[in-house]
Amino acid sequence: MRVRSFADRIGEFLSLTVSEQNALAGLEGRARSLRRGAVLLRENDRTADLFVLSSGMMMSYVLLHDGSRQILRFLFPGDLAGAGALAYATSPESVVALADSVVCLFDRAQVAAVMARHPRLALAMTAIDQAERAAMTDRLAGLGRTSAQARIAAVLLDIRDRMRRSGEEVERGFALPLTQEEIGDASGLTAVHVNRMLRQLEETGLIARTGGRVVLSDEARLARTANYVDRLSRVDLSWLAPIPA
Amino acid sequence: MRVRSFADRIGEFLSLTVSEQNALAGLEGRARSLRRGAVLLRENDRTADLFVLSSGMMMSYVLLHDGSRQILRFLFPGDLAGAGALAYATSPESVVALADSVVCLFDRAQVAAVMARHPRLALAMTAIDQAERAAMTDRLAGLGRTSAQARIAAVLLDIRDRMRRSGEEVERGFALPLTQEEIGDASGLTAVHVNRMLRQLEETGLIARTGGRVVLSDEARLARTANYVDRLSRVDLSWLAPIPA
DNA sequence: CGACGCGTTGACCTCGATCAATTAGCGTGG
DNA sequence: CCACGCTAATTGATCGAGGTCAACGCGTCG
Repeated sequence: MRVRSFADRIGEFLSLTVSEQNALAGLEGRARSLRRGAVLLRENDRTADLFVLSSGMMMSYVLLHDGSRQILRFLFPGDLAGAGALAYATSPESVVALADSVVCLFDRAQVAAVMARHPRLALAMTAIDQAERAAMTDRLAGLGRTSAQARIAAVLLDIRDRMRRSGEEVERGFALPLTQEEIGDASGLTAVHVNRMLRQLEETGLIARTGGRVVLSDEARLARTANYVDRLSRVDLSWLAPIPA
Repeated sequence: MRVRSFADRIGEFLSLTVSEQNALAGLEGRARSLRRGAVLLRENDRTADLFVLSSGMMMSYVLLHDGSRQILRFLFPGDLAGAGALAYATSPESVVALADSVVCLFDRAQVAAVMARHPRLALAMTAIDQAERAAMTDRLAGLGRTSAQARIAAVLLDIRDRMRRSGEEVERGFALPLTQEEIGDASGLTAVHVNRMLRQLEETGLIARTGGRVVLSDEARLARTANYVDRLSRVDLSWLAPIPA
């Protein structure tokens, strides 16, 4: 099982000083295990904690008044979540485990202390946040302006890239850890229509499926139809590099 | 015309020390005026600047391959934008003026310096960012899961609240500074359908229109149909308060 | 005056939702 | 090993929200 710390994640974008590494390591206390399906955080729960997913897979979502669900984000090892606690007393979103998972919790005051002592880390966190923001705007544009096929393609590419980033071997396909209903709730579609679109992607030769596994057969075309960009991989913090003490 | 500095905005959430006020004031150099319709930033432009809108109104958006546009955010005095520069060498979105506007530009290195010297300001910025993120997730849920009526209602409420926050008098209605096409591009609808939905909201008594002015006649019902929450007004930084030096 | 942008309205069509079975997979208990 | 029950995937038939296309009114500006 893949395990990634927050330091690993930030280290992808910035080479860390020893002191910075220690500061991040200091955050990694209070681990908590969750079974598949377990709820870590419920919308409107009072909370003062942020957390990093160390292993497994989770998702965050909101529920609307009519009971429908919008999945906001899938979480993979190394991802930070619950950052809403920095601005709100109660959580703006729910978070549940999609697979057996382990998270590391830390109080927002700890985060604040680390940010105060290590400005570069604060900036790196901000930058990663900006990347997530950009990914979210892509999703916004997807929901507002693209076809069902394109949205499904985008979900597949996103999952694949995040799995790869978290260390999975995905080149020869991967086991989609989502039900079609979940794919639908992420892309604003019905489970039934998700099914049809997957079939269509398959018939067009863009993907192949066997059992629960998916292979992205024609990645280029898939990315084009989905308007897809891997935002995390484009982060460029080189302008920050000169600062290390 | 309403003018707001970045210090004014942060001051809404946190009472600032003199030193913090000075630091923020130091950022406010390099003003730039823009005529209605002027483009401040184009997607993929190389940029290293962030900016605060001091007066006027702007919007940010992305264009898809087929030429359609998704409006991401409307900007009002006091709003920070261009934060993508903290993570990317080129802008992930375009920004144009919807009304004659004035912006204050500052290089990301200046921002980094202020954040390093004033950790509380860094946290306040992060918190405001989280509020914007929450607002964006609301929009995501809106586009993915709500009806055309609800989306239009959400746009109206959002604009109204942001105008009010920036100091406009909106209690007895306000002049909608958007074309129906723009409302459509923000809500993932066609200009034609926006027109129909506005009429429908009018006929149902939720809003009233005279000339370009809009009155939100039945705010409660409007907010309920739109699933609307004013995210900025719920920000709670009281946990940060104890820290000031 | 004419061109243009925006709002408005009608006719028609399509994509994706909804409703309704049916099938496949899988863990459980006998 | 098999029957059962549950969940997810699949497929067909039909419906409707919202898109598309087209026309027209109206105000502004050159």
